[in-house]
Amino acid sequence: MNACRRPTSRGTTDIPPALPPPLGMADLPNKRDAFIDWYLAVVEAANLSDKRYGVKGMNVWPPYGLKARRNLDRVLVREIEATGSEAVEFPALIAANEFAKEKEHIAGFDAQVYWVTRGGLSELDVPLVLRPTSETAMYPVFALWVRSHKDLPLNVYQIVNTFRYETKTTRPFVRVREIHFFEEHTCQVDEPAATERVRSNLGAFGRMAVAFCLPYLSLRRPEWDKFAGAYYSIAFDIPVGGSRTLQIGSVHHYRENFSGPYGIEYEAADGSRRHVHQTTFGLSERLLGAIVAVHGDQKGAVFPSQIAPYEVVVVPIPTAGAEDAVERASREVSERLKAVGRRVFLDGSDERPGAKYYRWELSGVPLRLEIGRREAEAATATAADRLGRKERIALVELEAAVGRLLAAFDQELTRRAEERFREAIVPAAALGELVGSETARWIGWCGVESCGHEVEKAIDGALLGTPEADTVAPTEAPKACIACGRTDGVRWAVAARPL
RNA sequence: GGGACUGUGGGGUAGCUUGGUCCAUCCUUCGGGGUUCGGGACUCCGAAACGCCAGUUCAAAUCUGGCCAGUCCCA
Repeated sequence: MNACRRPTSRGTTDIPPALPPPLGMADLPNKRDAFIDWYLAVVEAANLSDKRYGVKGMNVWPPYGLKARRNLDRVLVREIEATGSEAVEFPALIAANEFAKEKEHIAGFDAQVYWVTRGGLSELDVPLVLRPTSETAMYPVFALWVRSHKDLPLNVYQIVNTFRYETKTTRPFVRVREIHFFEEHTCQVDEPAATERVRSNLGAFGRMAVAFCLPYLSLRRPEWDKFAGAYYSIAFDIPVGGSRTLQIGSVHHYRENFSGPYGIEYEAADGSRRHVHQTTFGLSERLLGAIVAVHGDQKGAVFPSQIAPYEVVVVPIPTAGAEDAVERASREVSERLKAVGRRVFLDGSDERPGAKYYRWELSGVPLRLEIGRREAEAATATAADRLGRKERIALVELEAAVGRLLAAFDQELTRRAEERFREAIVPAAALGELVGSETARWIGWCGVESCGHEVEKAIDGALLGTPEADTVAPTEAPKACIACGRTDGVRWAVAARPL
């Protein structure tokens, strides 16, 4: 692989100033039988991440992968700002004494933080923590920003890198030590307002997931698995093959757990002083990993149109005698689509058309427009989408047709993902069914911790939690707790093996 | 955190047990030329590697130690 390779220009064909992914001739490992090998091969062959940096868990973002990440970020920013959140940026280093103020929080992160203990040649008087998340960086400042109820709600987010000293095997996007992190932090007047913010976040994530074409579970984590310092945690999980699931985001209600230690309080309208109730909403490049894992197939990556580095690739087929006409038509198509804001790549490289098809399929481009002599003469283009559907479109309605085809592509991508999603979580009625389960499981659970641990032992994984309103559980009510057999107060819960 | 294993051109590999026949094999990739171009072209020429640092030895890809990176299992 050579991340810096450019296609050679041919004739007068205009090559967009962008880097294409590399050729990949070798067949990918089988997605079902060797998922991890398949995932790593796709990430590498499609040029999404370069893991050869040499520091564990820290990977390089090459041009193609970075385009995907920025498209992802654009969706996050668009949706969170639509709910009234503003962007901020806080420093990456946190003074040790600030970091230590909330006991549960520091206990939860102690084993995962990088320390900065030296500046130049001298030891620091106050050691610094490289942020594993930014509560402890932001909250001392929030205490300064929030003085009156008129300062509330405070809804801010940042997209920054955070650092966690992962000890397990690291994987591109999914488990890294330098995390590309989206984190919203809010301060609310009281508990109901904070709960309302949590709901708003769930809605925002739902709209983000539409752009990713990703069905997901929204689950309230059990007490023993909530975020360090949280009052409660809701996390988003997706099935990723077998009984495996991947957490792709989370929303937390902190109550006054942080505003107490950090002194974030305000004067209410009645003159009393009160602590704010806080919430957070966290997402990361794991979403990119999830998109690759869920939508990818045996030919490579498949990107939803809003995330795809290029929505459209134009492939000229320069038959002898028609080179000029083909080139002119290809360029016209490319330029017209760019003029209406489409992300287009005109592949004028010297490879044969078939080789280009394979390469761009590997790279996950949603729509390919083929233009050869037949198309050039009839003022048409042959459109082939990444899901294997083909049709001829007339250039007079090019822009509209491309819009229509991309929308249809996203719709079909979502439909296929939802189909697999439904089959990926199967109800179970007895603990024995969890042992060696081939899928994630819906189970009845009475809510008692010891029963939860029995479930976790049986499936050799975790009890992910109980569904929130935006997650559809099986229609019939659960009959009994799968562990103790109690029938009252039983709820559906999901048991799986987190990746 | 404990244990096991692995590291050869950009990617994947052969060679390692039994040190020399290896200025390191094959596929792919990359650069240049020509003929091509409707699903991974052919051909000619060229480029590119023993993770790092020590040690053993006349001689190290091969043996030893440390480090770094990666993989798997267990907590």
